[in-house]
Amino acid sequence: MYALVDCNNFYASCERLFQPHLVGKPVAILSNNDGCIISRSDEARALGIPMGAPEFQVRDVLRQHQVHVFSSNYALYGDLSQRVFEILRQFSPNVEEYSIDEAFLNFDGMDSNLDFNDYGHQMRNRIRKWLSIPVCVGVAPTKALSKVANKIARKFPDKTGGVYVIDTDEKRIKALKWTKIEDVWGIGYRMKKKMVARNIKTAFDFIDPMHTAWIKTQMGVVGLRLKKELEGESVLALDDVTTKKSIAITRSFPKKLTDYDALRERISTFASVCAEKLRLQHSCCQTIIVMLNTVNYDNGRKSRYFQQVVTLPFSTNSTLTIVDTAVKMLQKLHAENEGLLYQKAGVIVTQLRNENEKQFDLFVDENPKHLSLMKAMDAINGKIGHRKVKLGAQGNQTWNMRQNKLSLKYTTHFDQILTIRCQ
DNA sequence: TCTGGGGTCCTAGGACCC
DNA sequence: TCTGGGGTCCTAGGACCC
Repeated sequence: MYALVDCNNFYASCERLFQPHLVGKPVAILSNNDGCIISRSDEARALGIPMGAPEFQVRDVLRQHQVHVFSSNYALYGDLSQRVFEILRQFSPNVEEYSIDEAFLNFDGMDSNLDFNDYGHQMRNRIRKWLSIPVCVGVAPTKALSKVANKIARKFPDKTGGVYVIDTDEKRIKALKWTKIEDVWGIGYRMKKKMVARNIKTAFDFIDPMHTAWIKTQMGVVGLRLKKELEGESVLALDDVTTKKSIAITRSFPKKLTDYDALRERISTFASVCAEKLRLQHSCCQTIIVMLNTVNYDNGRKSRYFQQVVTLPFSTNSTLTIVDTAVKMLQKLHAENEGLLYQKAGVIVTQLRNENEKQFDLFVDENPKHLSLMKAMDAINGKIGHRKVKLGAQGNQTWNMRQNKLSLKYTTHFDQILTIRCQ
Protein backbone atom coordinates (compact mmCIF):
# COMPACT_ATOMS: atom_id res chain seq x y z
CA MET A 1 0.00 0.00 0.00
CA TYR A 2 0.99 3.59 -0.66
CA ALA A 3 0.09 6.75 1.18
CA LEU A 4 0.10 10.23 -0.22
CA VAL A 5 0.44 12.85 2.49
CA ASP A 6 -0.25 16.38 1.30
CA CYS A 7 -0.05 19.55 3.37
CA ASN A 8 -3.10 21.76 3.08
CA ASN A 9 -2.36 25.22 1.67
CA PHE A 10 1.21 24.64 2.76
CA TYR A 11 2.74 28.13 2.52
CA ALA A 12 -0.27 29.74 4.14
CA SER A 13 -0.17 27.12 6.90
CA CYS A 14 3.54 27.85 7.50
CA GLU A 15 2.81 31.54 8.01
CA ARG A 16 0.01 30.69 10.41
CA LEU A 17 2.30 28.56 12.54
CA PHE A 18 4.06 31.66 13.87
CA GLN A 19 1.08 33.99 13.59
CA PRO A 20 -1.73 31.87 14.94
CA HIS A 21 -4.14 34.82 14.99
CA LEU A 22 -4.35 34.24 11.23
CA VAL A 23 -6.12 30.90 11.66
CA GLY A 24 -9.60 31.23 10.22
CA LYS A 25 -8.65 34.39 8.33
CA PRO A 26 -7.88 34.67 4.61
CA VAL A 27 -4.15 34.37 3.84
CA ALA A 28 -2.39 34.58 0.47
CA ILE A 29 1.25 34.06 -0.50
CA LEU A 30 2.96 35.79 -3.42
CA SER A 31 5.59 34.47 -5.83
CA ASN A 32 9.06 35.98 -6.18
CA ASN A 33 9.02 39.72 -6.80
CA ASP A 34 5.56 39.66 -5.24
CA GLY A 35 4.19 38.89 -8.69
CA CYS A 36 1.47 36.23 -8.52
CA ILE A 37 -0.66 34.43 -5.97
CA ILE A 38 0.89 31.01 -5.45
CA SER A 39 -0.81 29.76 -2.29
CA ARG A 40 -3.92 30.74 -0.41
CA SER A 41 -5.91 29.58 2.56
CA ASP A 42 -9.37 28.08 2.16
CA GLU A 43 -10.84 31.41 3.26
CA ALA A 44 -8.94 33.28 0.52
CA ARG A 45 -9.94 30.67 -2.04
CA ALA A 46 -13.56 31.13 -1.04
CA LEU A 47 -13.23 34.81 -1.92
CA GLY A 48 -12.64 33.75 -5.50
CA ILE A 49 -8.94 34.61 -5.65
CA PRO A 50 -7.60 32.35 -8.39
CA MET A 51 -4.36 30.45 -8.12
CA GLY A 52 -1.62 32.06 -10.17
CA ALA A 53 -3.40 35.39 -10.56
CA PRO A 54 -1.14 38.44 -10.92
CA GLU A 55 -1.26 40.33 -7.64
CA PHE A 56 -2.15 43.68 -9.18
CA GLN A 57 -5.25 42.18 -10.77
CA VAL A 58 -6.69 41.02 -7.45
CA ARG A 59 -5.36 43.86 -5.33
CA ASP A 60 -8.79 45.34 -4.75
CA VAL A 61 -10.26 42.07 -3.55
CA LEU A 62 -7.30 41.50 -1.27
CA ARG A 63 -7.68 44.91 0.31
CA GLN A 64 -11.44 44.82 0.48
CA HIS A 65 -11.53 41.54 2.41
CA GLN A 66 -8.41 42.29 4.45
CA VAL A 67 -6.58 39.27 3.16
CA HIS A 68 -3.25 38.82 4.92
CA VAL A 69 -0.69 38.81 2.14
CA PHE A 70 2.89 37.50 2.41
CA SER A 71 5.94 37.39 0.16
CA SER A 72 7.41 33.92 -0.37
CA ASN A 73 9.59 32.89 2.56
CA TYR A 74 11.34 29.79 1.22
CA ALA A 75 13.76 29.62 4.13
CA LEU A 76 10.76 29.02 6.38
CA TYR A 77 8.80 26.74 4.04
CA GLY A 78 11.81 24.60 3.18
CA ASP A 79 12.69 24.09 6.82
CA LEU A 80 9.14 23.19 7.84
CA SER A 81 8.88 20.86 4.86
CA GLN A 82 11.90 18.92 6.11
CA ARG A 83 10.32 18.69 9.54
CA VAL A 84 7.15 17.23 8.05
CA PHE A 85 9.21 14.60 6.23
CA GLU A 86 11.12 13.83 9.42
CA ILE A 87 7.85 13.02 11.16
CA LEU A 88 6.69 10.90 8.23
CA ARG A 89 9.85 8.82 8.42
CA GLN A 90 8.71 7.75 11.87
CA PHE A 91 5.83 5.96 10.18
CA SER A 92 7.75 4.29 7.37
CA PRO A 93 11.37 4.19 6.27
CA ASN A 94 10.19 4.43 2.67
CA VAL A 95 9.40 8.07 2.04
CA GLU A 96 9.59 9.83 -1.31
CA GLU A 97 9.75 13.60 -0.96
CA TYR A 98 7.61 14.29 -3.98
CA SER A 99 7.43 18.07 -3.63
CA ILE A 100 7.90 20.70 -0.96
CA ASP A 101 4.51 19.90 0.51
CA GLU A 102 3.77 16.28 -0.26
CA ALA A 103 5.28 12.84 0.12
CA PHE A 104 4.55 9.28 -0.89
CA LEU A 105 5.02 6.54 1.68
CA ASN A 106 5.20 2.84 1.05
CA PHE A 107 4.42 0.18 3.65
CA ASP A 108 5.99 -2.90 2.06
CA GLY A 109 7.34 -5.28 4.62
CA MET A 110 5.41 -3.77 7.48
CA ASP A 111 2.77 -5.41 9.66
CA SER A 112 0.21 -6.84 7.27
CA ASN A 113 -2.60 -6.25 9.76
CA LEU A 114 -1.88 -2.54 9.85
CA ASP A 115 -5.04 -0.49 10.13
CA PHE A 116 -4.27 2.16 7.54
CA ASN A 117 -7.10 4.40 8.52
CA ASP A 118 -5.87 4.53 12.07
CA TYR A 119 -2.26 4.86 10.99
CA GLY A 120 -3.18 7.75 8.69
CA HIS A 121 -4.86 9.55 11.53
CA GLN A 122 -1.80 9.08 13.70
CA MET A 123 0.35 10.77 11.03
CA ARG A 124 -2.10 13.56 10.64
CA ASN A 125 -2.40 14.16 14.36
CA ARG A 126 1.30 14.10 15.02
CA ILE A 127 2.06 16.60 12.26
CA ARG A 128 -0.79 18.76 13.46
CA LYS A 129 0.39 18.62 17.05
CA TRP A 130 4.09 19.10 16.48
CA LEU A 131 4.02 21.58 13.59
CA SER A 132 0.46 22.92 13.48
CA ILE A 133 0.35 22.00 9.81
CA PRO A 134 -2.87 20.38 8.62
CA VAL A 135 -2.37 17.50 6.20
CA CYS A 136 -4.56 15.05 4.33
CA VAL A 137 -3.70 11.39 3.87
CA GLY A 138 -4.80 9.12 1.04
CA VAL A 139 -3.97 5.40 1.16
CA ALA A 140 -4.37 2.93 -1.73
CA PRO A 141 -2.62 0.05 -3.51
CA THR A 142 -0.95 2.35 -6.09
CA LYS A 143 0.50 5.84 -6.22
CA ALA A 144 -2.09 7.13 -8.66
CA LEU A 145 -4.92 5.78 -6.52
CA SER A 146 -3.41 7.25 -3.36
CA LYS A 147 -3.61 10.61 -5.12
CA VAL A 148 -7.30 9.97 -5.72
CA ALA A 149 -7.81 8.93 -2.11
CA ASN A 150 -6.03 12.05 -0.93
CA LYS A 151 -8.32 14.22 -3.00
CA ILE A 152 -11.34 12.61 -1.39
CA ALA A 153 -9.91 13.15 2.08
CA ARG A 154 -9.34 16.79 1.25
CA LYS A 155 -12.76 17.31 -0.27
CA PHE A 156 -14.78 15.68 2.52
CA PRO A 157 -13.07 16.64 5.79
CA ASP A 158 -16.16 16.05 7.88
CA LYS A 159 -16.82 12.55 6.62
CA THR A 160 -13.20 11.40 6.38
CA GLY A 161 -11.45 13.38 9.08
CA GLY A 162 -8.74 14.06 6.50
CA VAL A 163 -7.85 10.41 5.90
CA TYR A 164 -9.24 8.14 3.20
CA VAL A 165 -8.28 4.56 2.38
CA ILE A 166 -9.09 2.77 -0.87
CA ASP A 167 -8.74 -0.89 0.06
CA THR A 168 -11.56 -2.62 -1.80
CA ASP A 169 -12.56 -2.79 -5.44
CA GLU A 170 -15.89 -1.33 -4.57
CA LYS A 171 -14.35 1.77 -3.05
CA ARG A 172 -11.93 2.05 -5.95
CA ILE A 173 -14.70 2.04 -8.55
CA LYS A 174 -16.72 4.54 -6.58
CA ALA A 175 -13.71 6.81 -6.22
CA LEU A 176 -12.89 6.62 -9.93
CA LYS A 177 -16.44 7.50 -10.89
CA TRP A 178 -16.27 10.49 -8.63
CA THR A 179 -12.90 11.73 -9.97
CA LYS A 180 -13.07 14.16 -12.87
CA ILE A 181 -10.66 13.33 -15.67
CA GLU A 182 -8.76 16.61 -15.30
CA ASP A 183 -8.13 15.80 -11.64
CA VAL A 184 -6.33 12.58 -12.48
CA TRP A 185 -2.60 12.75 -11.73
CA GLY A 186 -0.85 12.98 -15.11
CA ILE A 187 -3.76 14.40 -17.10
CA GLY A 188 -3.01 18.02 -17.87
CA TYR A 189 -4.67 20.80 -19.75
CA ARG A 190 -4.05 19.42 -23.22
CA MET A 191 -4.99 15.83 -22.53
CA LYS A 192 -8.13 16.88 -20.73
CA LYS A 193 -9.40 18.58 -23.87
CA LYS A 194 -8.78 15.48 -25.97
CA MET A 195 -10.37 13.22 -23.36
CA VAL A 196 -13.52 15.27 -23.04
CA ALA A 197 -13.86 15.39 -26.82
CA ARG A 198 -13.90 11.61 -26.71
CA ASN A 199 -16.42 11.61 -23.91
CA ILE A 200 -13.95 10.51 -21.26
CA LYS A 201 -15.10 12.59 -18.36
CA THR A 202 -14.08 10.65 -15.28
CA ALA A 203 -11.22 8.44 -14.17
CA PHE A 204 -13.63 5.52 -14.53
CA ASP A 205 -14.27 6.34 -18.20
CA PHE A 206 -10.50 6.44 -18.67
CA ILE A 207 -10.00 2.79 -17.72
CA ASP A 208 -12.75 1.52 -20.02
CA PRO A 209 -11.04 -1.06 -22.31
CA MET A 210 -12.59 0.52 -25.39
CA HIS A 211 -10.17 3.44 -25.01
CA THR A 212 -6.98 1.46 -24.44
CA ALA A 213 -5.66 1.62 -28.00
CA TRP A 214 -6.51 5.27 -28.30
CA ILE A 215 -4.75 6.08 -25.02
CA LYS A 216 -1.68 4.30 -26.29
CA THR A 217 -1.56 6.48 -29.41
CA GLN A 218 -2.28 9.69 -27.53
CA MET A 219 -0.20 9.24 -24.41
CA GLY A 220 2.17 6.38 -25.14
CA VAL A 221 3.38 4.19 -22.33
CA VAL A 222 2.73 6.95 -19.82
CA GLY A 223 -1.00 6.60 -20.43
CA LEU A 224 -0.96 2.82 -20.22
CA ARG A 225 0.94 2.94 -16.95
CA LEU A 226 -1.54 5.39 -15.53
CA LYS A 227 -4.39 3.11 -16.59
CA LYS A 228 -2.85 0.14 -14.80
CA GLU A 229 -2.31 2.21 -11.69
CA LEU A 230 -5.96 3.24 -11.65
CA GLU A 231 -6.97 -0.38 -12.14
CA GLY A 232 -5.14 -1.17 -8.94
CA GLU A 233 -1.97 -2.66 -10.40
CA SER A 234 1.05 -0.89 -9.01
CA VAL A 235 3.61 -0.02 -11.70
CA LEU A 236 5.08 3.20 -10.33
CA ALA A 237 7.54 2.55 -7.54
CA LEU A 238 8.73 4.95 -4.90
CA ASP A 239 11.39 7.17 -6.44
CA ASP A 240 14.65 8.20 -4.89
CA VAL A 241 14.63 11.92 -5.49
CA THR A 242 17.40 12.99 -3.17
CA THR A 243 19.86 13.71 -5.97
CA LYS A 244 18.51 15.86 -8.75
CA LYS A 245 19.05 15.17 -12.42
CA SER A 246 19.11 18.80 -13.39
CA ILE A 247 19.45 22.06 -11.52
CA ALA A 248 18.00 25.33 -12.76
CA ILE A 249 18.30 28.91 -11.57
CA THR A 250 16.04 31.25 -13.50
CA ARG A 251 14.71 34.67 -12.55
CA SER A 252 12.48 37.37 -13.87
CA PHE A 253 13.95 40.85 -13.69
CA PRO A 254 12.17 43.70 -11.95
CA LYS A 255 12.96 45.73 -15.07
CA LYS A 256 13.65 44.48 -18.57
CA LEU A 257 17.36 44.23 -19.35
CA THR A 258 19.21 44.69 -22.60
CA ASP A 259 22.63 45.78 -21.40
CA TYR A 260 25.26 43.09 -21.78
CA ASP A 261 27.12 43.87 -18.57
CA ALA A 262 23.99 43.65 -16.50
CA LEU A 263 23.03 40.35 -18.10
CA ARG A 264 26.54 39.01 -17.62
CA GLU A 265 26.39 39.79 -13.93
CA ARG A 266 23.04 37.93 -13.63
CA ILE A 267 24.18 34.92 -15.62
CA SER A 268 27.41 34.73 -13.60
CA THR A 269 25.46 34.71 -10.39
CA PHE A 270 22.98 32.08 -11.60
CA ALA A 271 25.82 29.90 -12.85
CA SER A 272 27.69 30.12 -9.58
CA VAL A 273 24.56 29.20 -7.61
CA CYS A 274 24.17 26.17 -9.89
CA ALA A 275 27.76 25.19 -9.11
CA GLU A 276 27.15 25.56 -5.38
CA LYS A 277 24.08 23.38 -5.54
CA LEU A 278 25.96 20.78 -7.56
CA ARG A 279 28.67 20.56 -4.92
CA LEU A 280 26.07 20.38 -2.19
CA GLN A 281 24.61 17.19 -3.67
CA HIS A 282 28.07 15.90 -4.70
CA SER A 283 27.33 16.02 -8.42
CA CYS A 284 29.12 17.28 -11.48
CA CYS A 285 27.45 18.51 -14.64
CA GLN A 286 28.53 18.03 -18.20
CA THR A 287 25.97 20.18 -19.99
CA ILE A 288 25.19 23.83 -19.40
CA ILE A 289 22.21 25.71 -20.81
CA VAL A 290 21.89 29.49 -20.80
CA MET A 291 18.54 31.00 -21.64
CA LEU A 292 17.17 34.46 -22.24
CA ASN A 293 13.51 35.27 -22.42
CA THR A 294 11.58 38.24 -23.73
CA VAL A 295 8.05 38.49 -22.47
CA ASN A 296 5.32 40.64 -23.81
CA TYR A 297 2.13 40.33 -21.86
CA ASP A 298 0.24 43.04 -23.71
CA ASN A 299 0.86 41.90 -27.23
CA GLY A 300 -0.97 38.60 -27.24
CA ARG A 301 1.38 37.22 -24.59
CA LYS A 302 4.07 36.67 -27.16
CA SER A 303 7.38 35.80 -25.69
CA ARG A 304 10.60 34.76 -27.35
CA TYR A 305 12.95 32.22 -26.01
CA PHE A 306 16.66 31.99 -26.80
CA GLN A 307 18.99 29.38 -25.55
CA GLN A 308 22.47 27.98 -25.96
CA VAL A 309 23.54 24.50 -25.00
CA VAL A 310 27.14 23.49 -24.43
CA THR A 311 28.44 20.06 -23.52
CA LEU A 312 31.86 20.15 -21.91
CA PRO A 313 34.62 17.62 -22.61
CA PHE A 314 34.62 16.76 -18.90
CA SER A 315 32.13 17.05 -16.08
CA THR A 316 32.60 19.70 -13.45
CA ASN A 317 31.18 21.47 -10.44
CA SER A 318 33.74 24.24 -10.43
CA THR A 319 32.22 27.70 -10.19
CA LEU A 320 35.03 29.04 -12.36
CA THR A 321 34.41 26.64 -15.22
CA ILE A 322 30.64 26.88 -15.13
CA VAL A 323 30.56 30.67 -14.90
CA ASP A 324 33.16 31.01 -17.61
CA THR A 325 31.27 28.70 -19.95
CA ALA A 326 27.94 30.34 -19.24
CA VAL A 327 29.30 33.83 -19.90
CA LYS A 328 30.74 32.75 -23.24
CA MET A 329 27.35 31.35 -24.17
CA LEU A 330 25.67 34.57 -23.14
CA GLN A 331 28.11 36.55 -25.28
CA LYS A 332 27.02 34.60 -28.30
CA LEU A 333 23.32 34.84 -27.53
CA HIS A 334 23.54 38.54 -26.87
CA ALA A 335 25.51 39.26 -30.02
CA GLU A 336 23.04 37.32 -32.16
CA ASN A 337 20.06 39.22 -30.83
CA GLU A 338 21.18 42.82 -30.40
CA GLY A 339 18.86 45.27 -28.73
CA LEU A 340 16.20 42.94 -27.40
CA LEU A 341 14.70 43.61 -23.99
CA TYR A 342 14.93 40.55 -21.79
CA GLN A 343 12.52 39.85 -18.97
CA LYS A 344 13.94 36.58 -17.71
CA ALA A 345 17.19 34.68 -17.81
CA GLY A 346 18.47 31.46 -16.45
CA VAL A 347 21.20 28.87 -16.22
CA ILE A 348 20.44 25.16 -16.18
CA VAL A 349 22.96 22.39 -15.60
CA THR A 350 22.16 18.84 -16.70
CA GLN A 351 23.81 15.51 -17.43
CA LEU A 352 24.68 15.23 -13.78
CA ARG A 353 26.71 12.44 -12.33
CA ASN A 354 28.23 11.71 -8.99
CA GLU A 355 31.48 13.60 -8.48
CA ASN A 356 33.26 10.31 -7.78
CA GLU A 357 32.24 8.85 -11.10
CA LYS A 358 33.78 11.63 -13.12
CA GLN A 359 34.54 10.80 -16.72
CA PHE A 360 37.81 12.33 -17.80
CA ASP A 361 38.66 13.56 -21.25
CA LEU A 362 41.86 12.19 -22.70
CA PHE A 363 43.33 15.57 -23.61
CA VAL A 364 41.29 18.37 -22.09
CA ASP A 365 41.19 18.61 -18.37
CA GLU A 366 40.17 21.02 -15.72
CA ASN A 367 42.84 22.63 -13.65
CA PRO A 368 43.00 20.40 -10.56
CA LYS A 369 43.45 23.49 -8.41
CA HIS A 370 39.78 24.31 -8.94
CA LEU A 371 38.81 21.49 -6.66
CA SER A 372 40.73 22.78 -3.65
CA LEU A 373 39.71 26.35 -4.42
CA MET A 374 36.03 25.36 -4.39
CA LYS A 375 36.51 23.47 -1.15
CA ALA A 376 38.08 26.52 0.44
CA MET A 377 35.35 28.79 -0.89
CA ASP A 378 32.56 26.57 0.39
CA ALA A 379 34.24 26.25 3.77
CA ILE A 380 34.64 30.02 4.18
CA ASN A 381 31.11 30.72 3.04
CA GLY A 382 29.83 28.05 5.38
CA LYS A 383 31.59 29.74 8.27
CA ILE A 384 31.16 33.46 7.76
CA GLY A 385 27.90 33.54 5.88
CA HIS A 386 26.20 32.99 2.65
CA ARG A 387 28.14 33.91 -0.51
CA LYS A 388 30.53 36.31 1.13
CA VAL A 389 33.25 34.95 -1.16
CA LYS A 390 32.34 35.11 -4.83
CA LEU A 391 33.75 35.72 -8.26
CA GLY A 392 34.54 39.23 -9.44
CA ALA A 393 32.18 38.68 -12.35
CA GLN A 394 29.25 38.64 -10.00
CA GLY A 395 29.84 42.27 -9.05
CA ASN A 396 28.72 44.12 -5.99
CA GLN A 397 25.33 45.20 -7.12
CA THR A 398 22.59 43.70 -5.02
CA TRP A 399 19.58 42.45 -6.88
CA ASN A 400 16.94 42.52 -4.29
CA MET A 401 13.71 40.88 -5.17
CA ARG A 402 10.63 42.78 -4.35
CA GLN A 403 9.55 41.16 -1.09
CA ASN A 404 7.58 43.80 0.68
CA LYS A 405 5.61 41.42 2.86
CA LEU A 406 8.22 38.97 4.03
CA SER A 407 7.75 37.26 7.38
CA LEU A 408 10.67 36.33 9.61
CA LYS A 409 12.98 33.34 9.22
CA TYR A 410 11.64 32.00 12.48
CA THR A 411 13.36 28.64 12.35
CA THR A 412 16.58 29.21 10.40
CA HIS A 413 18.02 32.51 11.63
CA PHE A 414 19.20 33.24 15.16
CA ASP A 415 18.32 36.93 14.93
CA GLN A 416 14.78 36.13 13.93
CA ILE A 417 13.74 33.56 16.46
CA LEU A 418 10.46 34.38 18.11
CA THR A 419 10.68 35.96 21.55
CA ILE A 420 8.04 35.08 24.09
CA ARG A 421 7.58 37.11 27.24
CA CYS A 422 6.08 35.59 30.36
CA GLN A 423 4.13 38.00 32.47
C1' DT B 1 18.93 -3.25 -62.08
C1' DC B 2 18.67 -5.56 -57.80
C1' DT B 3 20.67 -3.31 -51.90
C1' DG B 4 19.42 -6.18 -44.57
C1' DG B 5 18.91 -6.06 -39.98
C1' DG B 6 19.79 -4.64 -35.49
C1' DG B 7 21.43 -1.51 -32.53
C1' DT B 8 23.08 3.10 -29.60
C1' DC B 9 23.32 7.86 -28.43
C1' DC B 10 21.95 12.54 -28.61
C1' DT B 11 18.82 16.46 -29.01
C1' DA B 12 14.72 19.25 -29.27
C1' DG B 13 10.36 19.60 -27.97
C1' DG B 14 6.15 18.27 -25.64
C1' DA B 15 3.52 17.18 -21.69
C1' DC B 16 3.16 16.90 -17.19
C1' DC B 17 3.90 17.86 -11.93
C1' DC B 18 4.12 21.00 -7.68
C1' DT C 1 3.48 50.19 -13.33
C1' DC C 2 2.97 45.49 -11.57
C1' DT C 3 2.53 38.72 -14.51
C1' DG C 4 7.15 32.74 -10.39
C1' DG C 5 10.38 29.01 -10.24
C1' DG C 6 12.04 24.31 -10.40
C1' DG C 7 11.60 19.86 -11.70
C1' DT C 8 10.56 14.85 -14.36
C1' DC C 9 9.82 11.69 -18.15
C1' DC C 10 8.93 10.37 -22.95
C1' DT C 11 9.20 10.50 -28.06
C1' DA C 12 10.66 11.23 -32.72
C1' DG C 13 14.20 11.84 -35.69
C1' DG C 14 18.98 12.24 -36.99
C1' DA C 15 23.48 10.39 -37.03
C1' DC C 16 26.12 6.99 -36.23
C1' DC C 17 27.93 1.87 -35.43
C1' DC C 18 28.65 -3.18 -37.03
